[in-house]
Amino acid sequence: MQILDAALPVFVRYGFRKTTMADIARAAGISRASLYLSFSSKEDVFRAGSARAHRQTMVEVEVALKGQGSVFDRIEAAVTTFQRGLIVPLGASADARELFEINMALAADITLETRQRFLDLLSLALREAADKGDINLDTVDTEPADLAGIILAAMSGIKEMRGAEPDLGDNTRLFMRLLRAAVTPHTIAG
Amino acid sequence: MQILDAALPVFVRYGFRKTTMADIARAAGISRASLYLSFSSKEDVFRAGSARAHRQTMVEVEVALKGQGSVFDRIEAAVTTFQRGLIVPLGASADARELFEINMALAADITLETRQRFLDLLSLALREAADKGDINLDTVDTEPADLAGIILAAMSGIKEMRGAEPDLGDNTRLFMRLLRAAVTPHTIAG
DNA sequence: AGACAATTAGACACATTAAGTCCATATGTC
DNA sequence: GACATATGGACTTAATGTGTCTAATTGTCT
Repeated sequence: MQILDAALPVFVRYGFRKTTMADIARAAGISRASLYLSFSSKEDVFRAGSARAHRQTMVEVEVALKGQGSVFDRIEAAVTTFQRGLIVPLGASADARELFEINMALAADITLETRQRFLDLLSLALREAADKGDINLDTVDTEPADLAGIILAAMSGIKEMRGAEPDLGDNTRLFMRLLRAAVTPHTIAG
Repeated sequence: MQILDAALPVFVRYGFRKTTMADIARAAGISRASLYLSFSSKEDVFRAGSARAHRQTMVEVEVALKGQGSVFDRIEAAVTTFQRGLIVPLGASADARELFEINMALAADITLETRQRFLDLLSLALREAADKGDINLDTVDTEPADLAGIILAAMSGIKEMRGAEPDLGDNTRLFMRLLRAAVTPHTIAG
């Protein structure tokens, strides 16, 4: 939907409150009257926009997880894709907090569903890798689902760490190296 | 004035219309009531902010013009300083057009005065260089003031050229090379 | 041409928000 | 305790935004 593609940058730029239906219509190149033919309210536009962004990003995430390379490479690619699609755009806004809260107020279901689906996909990838012996979860004595949960939790924490020197990508890559070192099959020396 | 330092980024971010006195007060870390003790209206804040930015930038421009290097180096430094102080910040805003128009509506005098002063400073630098023989204006058969005018005109035109590939800095440097080549003392071969 | 659907400008009633003013009350500072 | 400065909050008025509706416009199809 071209309207949503036009609307999201407007929300990111001005925040939810300062964005008007006139702003969105102008950005989409249509009249305000037409905008109301497609969406019943500003909330409606936002919800649909959020849903679209989540859907779209998850498609890309699945592609990344089915791509080439080791489990680590694929998970890192998936995580990066997820961040690029849903975290970075909001983080770039000065109204990041407002947008996050509005999103939770208007599209919590979509957001939580997406998070769960991402969790499931990561779990699956880890389980398959464990079954094939590519990684060894015994070292950390855990289940794939729990490890996937930790990955998401770390991402979430890293996301909140705005202001510190290293950026999102650096922290994410560092965490991935940790993960890689921890579950790569190996024996304790000695 | 710390209030103006806080206010300008807010105007740049939201544009004039969407910026409220509450936004400015919050950014400045004071109450709305206090803000009205210093400024009588939003227009007043903007005018004062524009004046401050212009004054401040011109001080830096004068420093650049009195610095080290050839006339070209100093003029290029001055032009870059001018752009960094007054052009780039506005250009970074999605509401650049609105801000420019508001500025002309509320602070045209300051803006035009500054432009004139910049013109005078450039003229003076060029005249001194011509007198010392560092540059030769006979080649282009012109007066320092006219040449300074062309420099400003080119800057103005380059500024408007948003969207094209090369950025502000690249175009500015290219123009400076042109200028340098044109008035550096030389004889026609042959 | 004339029927058709899609889009629009514009006006509208209503609700919300911002501007600008005011004051009683803090919060220091001398 | 007097003085200056800053503040939350209330208030009026003006401006702006929302959501709805209609008559007019536009382009398309036949």
